[in-house]
Amino acid sequence: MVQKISFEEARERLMKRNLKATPQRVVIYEALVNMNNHPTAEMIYEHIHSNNPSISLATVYKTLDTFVDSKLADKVLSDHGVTRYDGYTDTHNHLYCTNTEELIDYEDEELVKMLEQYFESKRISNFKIHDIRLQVLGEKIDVRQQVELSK
Amino acid sequence: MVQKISFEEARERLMKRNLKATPQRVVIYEALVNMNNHPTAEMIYEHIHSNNPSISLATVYKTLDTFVDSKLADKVLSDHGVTRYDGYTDTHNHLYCTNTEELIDYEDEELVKMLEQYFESKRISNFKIHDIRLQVLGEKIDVRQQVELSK
DNA sequence: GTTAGTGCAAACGTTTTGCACGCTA
DNA sequence: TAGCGTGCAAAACGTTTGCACTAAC
Repeated sequence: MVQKISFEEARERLMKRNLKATPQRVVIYEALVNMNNHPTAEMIYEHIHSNNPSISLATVYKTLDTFVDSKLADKVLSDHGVTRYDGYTDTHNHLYCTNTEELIDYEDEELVKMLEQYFESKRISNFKIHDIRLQVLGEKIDVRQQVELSK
Repeated sequence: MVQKISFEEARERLMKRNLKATPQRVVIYEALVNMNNHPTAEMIYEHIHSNNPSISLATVYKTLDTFVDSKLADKVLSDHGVTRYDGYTDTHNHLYCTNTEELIDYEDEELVKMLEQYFESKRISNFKIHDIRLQVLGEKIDVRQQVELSK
């Protein structure tokens, strides 16, 4: 599960990956993790802008690229032509709500293992697997709708 | 498996979906299906341009949108900021080669069923599933490389 | 001090738009 | 012939770039 992190914790994680802990990076990483909604670069920029008016959007983009290279973040489902980032890099999958464009972490070790085992047993010829990504597309049903449906 | 289609077959499929069978649409649809490499709009435009110089790129985009709406095509993995289209709409998954950017159809009924059953049994609360998409990221290993590796 | 990171503005590539015209059913 | 589809050029959008400046180690 994702936990909110402090400025200090963000700083430490950057240094652990041998990244210079510039204030910009720390702020951007902290935002990415704490927003916890798979934000776009623009969303992160907006989020930090009032407290950090001098951090440019270009820096947000460059920094997110750096994080992806350093395995501090992943790019995730980019339907709609916008790249979204995930600061939670443990192997997991996503539910994507086609109504709200919400991306919901779907953590299920059983599923991850099932897929790994499946492809191990299949031994696809001529293809070396690096990563298995699964997205479940659908729609979030809120409680009121559920009550409505069960009538 | 994907089979090459004729102009006539393309025409018929459009009409079956209640789409006006304009020459542009027929040509674009025929190209999408017969190219069979999950092309971008631009790739389709290039492919048809010499024989159909008057069909504009904007029309290719609009037409592909129409196909997606009418379930004649799917948008698929759009890493790298370019949308790719798939004219083969039967449920299947993809292998994505991170070296060549090739998208390879991975047809495996067993896998599709396994996933369907898995999520049926899980009954994720508050979420109505429309579609389960799986991409396997990795790299194609060509025969020479394989020989190299097995030495 | 050296190297890597930042901010700016301009450029880029992809996709969408508005509108006049053309063609399909 | 009514209404949808098309072509064009321009605009919009997300993202990247080059470069001079700055700051972290």
